[in-house]
Amino acid sequence: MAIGRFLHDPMTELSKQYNPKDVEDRLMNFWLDGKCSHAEVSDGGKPYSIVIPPPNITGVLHMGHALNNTIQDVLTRWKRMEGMNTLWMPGTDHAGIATQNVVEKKLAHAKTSRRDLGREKFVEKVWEWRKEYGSTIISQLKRLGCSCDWERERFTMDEGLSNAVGEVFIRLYDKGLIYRGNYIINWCPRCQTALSDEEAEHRELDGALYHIKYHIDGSKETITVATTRPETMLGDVAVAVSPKDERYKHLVGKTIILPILNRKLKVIVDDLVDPAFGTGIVKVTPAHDPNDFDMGTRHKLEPINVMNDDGTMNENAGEEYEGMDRFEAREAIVLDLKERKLLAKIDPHKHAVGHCYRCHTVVEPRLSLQWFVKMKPLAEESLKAFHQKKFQFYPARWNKVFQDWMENIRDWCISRQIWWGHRIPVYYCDACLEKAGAKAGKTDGIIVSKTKPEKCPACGSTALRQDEDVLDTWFSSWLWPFSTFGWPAKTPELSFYYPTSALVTAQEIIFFWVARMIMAGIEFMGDVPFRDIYIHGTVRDDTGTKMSKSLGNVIDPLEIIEKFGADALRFSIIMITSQGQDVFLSEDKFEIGRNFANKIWNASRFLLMNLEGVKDADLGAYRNRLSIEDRYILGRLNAAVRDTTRALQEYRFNEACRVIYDFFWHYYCDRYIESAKLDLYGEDPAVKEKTRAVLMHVLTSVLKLLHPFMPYITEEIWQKLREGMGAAGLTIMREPWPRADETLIDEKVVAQVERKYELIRVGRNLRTECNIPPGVECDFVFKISDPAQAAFIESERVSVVRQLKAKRLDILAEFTPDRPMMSGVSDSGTVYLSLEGNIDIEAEKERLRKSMQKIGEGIEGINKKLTNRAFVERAPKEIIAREEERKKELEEKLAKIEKNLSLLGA
RNA sequence: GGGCGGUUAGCUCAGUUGGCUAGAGCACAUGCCUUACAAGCAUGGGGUCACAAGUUCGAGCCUUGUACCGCCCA
Repeated sequence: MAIGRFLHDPMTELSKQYNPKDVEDRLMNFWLDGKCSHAEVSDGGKPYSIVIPPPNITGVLHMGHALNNTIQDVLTRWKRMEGMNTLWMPGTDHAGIATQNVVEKKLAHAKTSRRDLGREKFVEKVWEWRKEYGSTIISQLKRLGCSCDWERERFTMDEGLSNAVGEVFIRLYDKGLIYRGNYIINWCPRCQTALSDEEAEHRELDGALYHIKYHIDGSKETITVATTRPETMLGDVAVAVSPKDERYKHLVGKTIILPILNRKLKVIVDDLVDPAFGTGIVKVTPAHDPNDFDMGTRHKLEPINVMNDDGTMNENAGEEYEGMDRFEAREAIVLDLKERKLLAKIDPHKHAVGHCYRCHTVVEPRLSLQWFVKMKPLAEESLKAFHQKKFQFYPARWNKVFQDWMENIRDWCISRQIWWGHRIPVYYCDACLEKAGAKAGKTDGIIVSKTKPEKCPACGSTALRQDEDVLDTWFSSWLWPFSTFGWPAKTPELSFYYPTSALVTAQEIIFFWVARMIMAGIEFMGDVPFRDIYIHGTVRDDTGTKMSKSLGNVIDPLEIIEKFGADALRFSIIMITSQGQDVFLSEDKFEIGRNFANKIWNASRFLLMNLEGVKDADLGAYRNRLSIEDRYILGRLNAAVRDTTRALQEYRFNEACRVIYDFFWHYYCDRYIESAKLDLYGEDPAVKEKTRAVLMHVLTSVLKLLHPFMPYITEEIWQKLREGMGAAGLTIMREPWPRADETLIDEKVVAQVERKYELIRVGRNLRTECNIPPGVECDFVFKISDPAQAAFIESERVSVVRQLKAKRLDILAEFTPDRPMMSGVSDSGTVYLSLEGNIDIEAEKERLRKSMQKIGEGIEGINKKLTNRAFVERAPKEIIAREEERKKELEEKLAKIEKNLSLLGA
């Protein structure tokens, strides 16, 4: 019989090991060709939408992306199977600075530069680059298995999205929320552009606090100021003290002489000065420090800029230092001061220094004319929505982080001095500017328009020039949840899919992106852009360091896909990431997923070998013929369905994986399949058919539960099963999500079968203790006093015998061994192993004593509780009953072991 | 300086409104190529849940404090 089965078995040609390479590309193409993940408004149903956090076109897939996009795909595939009209919007952003850097590097190789090419040619070059390399990450997302709606892919520099950017700029400008002004911004001397506050990453550095002596004019006396950046002293225009500081009251009204340049400085009094910092006197450099800028404005001081764009000192720094790099200048000035005996001391000092988030150069705070968005009014609306609970962070702790940032929000510097990006839609009329002269108001000579105006509406001049700067990339990303649906046009997509259902992203990007999208959504759409915001952890290496290319500690997801398969990557990374916690990753972790995939493969292979006669995976007709074992596995299955679904609803992805893993491996494979073999190899065709149906029902259910996590292997097997059953092989992607049938969860049956397995475990343990080789059959006696339990085990005799490799099994209500025998107790009875020949009596006694001791400890613990009057009086009844029940069981167990011990002749 | 996480078996981590005899994977030990699977099967050893105090009948879980590690913001 077995032979016949193997002959026309569809799976005999399949390997014993799952090989993802045979499957993944083929299935991705199948999905792509079939547009399986495409959604249309006209499909109807309830909308479920997610917009991808657009990866940047210079990017290659890293583990952070892998985690982020796997989570989104899990949600997408799950909701799609739940029957919702599900859209996952993919796309990329143009990454202004990063992309420009990449192309400039390329140009440098070719011994040319963007300046040589000129703006227009350079931008053309970048478009060429984007055409050639810009979709790398998109194809990598496909390899990962992402079921985005690929027909709808968007790019932040698309015509439509660019139009949205222009529209937004104009609307905000007209509302007075965009302004241009001279303020301290973060300047990256390497990228030669302004950065927003969020783009300046603060890192703690071991610096120094330099104490410098300044002379009081017309006196031998000096005062001492403390600074971390001595080179900026060349731009000092005053010194400041705190109004509360009694020590320096006498300085007010005096003039101070700036060393080296001998500039005359006023002494100002300002609340911003912290008397406890350094000496309590600070230098004031309004062009190079935000606090000093504020003080300068308050006290009407004229700022002096002492640096060039590239971080070298300019002519204001004096002949000696002009042209010198800022850090060289720092050393030179310190040396100079030392020679002049004006350096009081240098203290080591830790302080946070801003670094460019793209190139990690130390950022220079610098006075500069830039465009800003006034954020307060936008933030206030968001906070309103926040308090109305219109959106929710998961895990909830991020709500507070969001709130804090919103409440302390600062204006957003949106202009960048680069060429790649959306050029600021502002035109200047020089004629008008000139006419207005120094009195020019904020709007004089400024025309804001998406396209170049023919002439100045004020004076009719045609000599108009566009602002040279481009907008921050985030100025297009913050519109992503609606610009991708065609805004400002009122498209059907926009009204159907907006607001989106969930946003999945990393914590690093909450301020950059999430918060700004919320503000933009409320401002331009009148509603928040998403309801749920799931924040996942950061992927780190196994020492807890953030993965980065420069550190060389990255694990490349594509290599992992090569080696373990995309499913293994996905499953493993989800499994080891608990909600919102950072992930410590090492390569061996991916074995979890690979091994699990292999297990699924082999269990399915086994089923395919035994498919005969199974038409579908529906239990239907068999429901009234189920064995206890069937009811057990169906109970477990439906509990697993229930728990998986609940975990997904709560964004507890690792929990969902764990539930499926445990169910499939430990209950379905280890227990049910093993016991089902009896039926499959047995003689009763009706039983065979029924068991096959249950096997198939459970497997297909698990495949569906697992599909969001492991799309490839589940699709592959599902199609093979459908084929094997002679059914059409569409795609598992569109199969309905399993629903838990609570009527099939029978806790009593589950507990009963668990007791059976406990007896088997005890029996196997005896075999192991006696070193009985697996091939040797031996005799067991089960002493079970409860008649119902005994009857049940009797009905399961064949199964028990098989799993114990028993030659003979006696199930008795009473039994007293007539000679020394190995024994072990379970909750439902005692297991004796009957051996030919002698057993090691001393060893067996020792073993029993040890287990008695353990049980004794358990009883002691319970006694402590039960003899505690407070416990008995105050604990809930069911808890006390449970403890009493437990105590009884343990005592019975103990008595049994004790008896067995005495039988050995203690 | 402010805020937020983390500290549970040798390693990596679960543990969802306090009721566990604290779990998993890997690693370890022993024995198995048992016709789905050695990427596997069976059995087993291993933990004063960072420390201290408190609340409670009862704390890995709640409160307060301490230590160390990490992140964010000034």
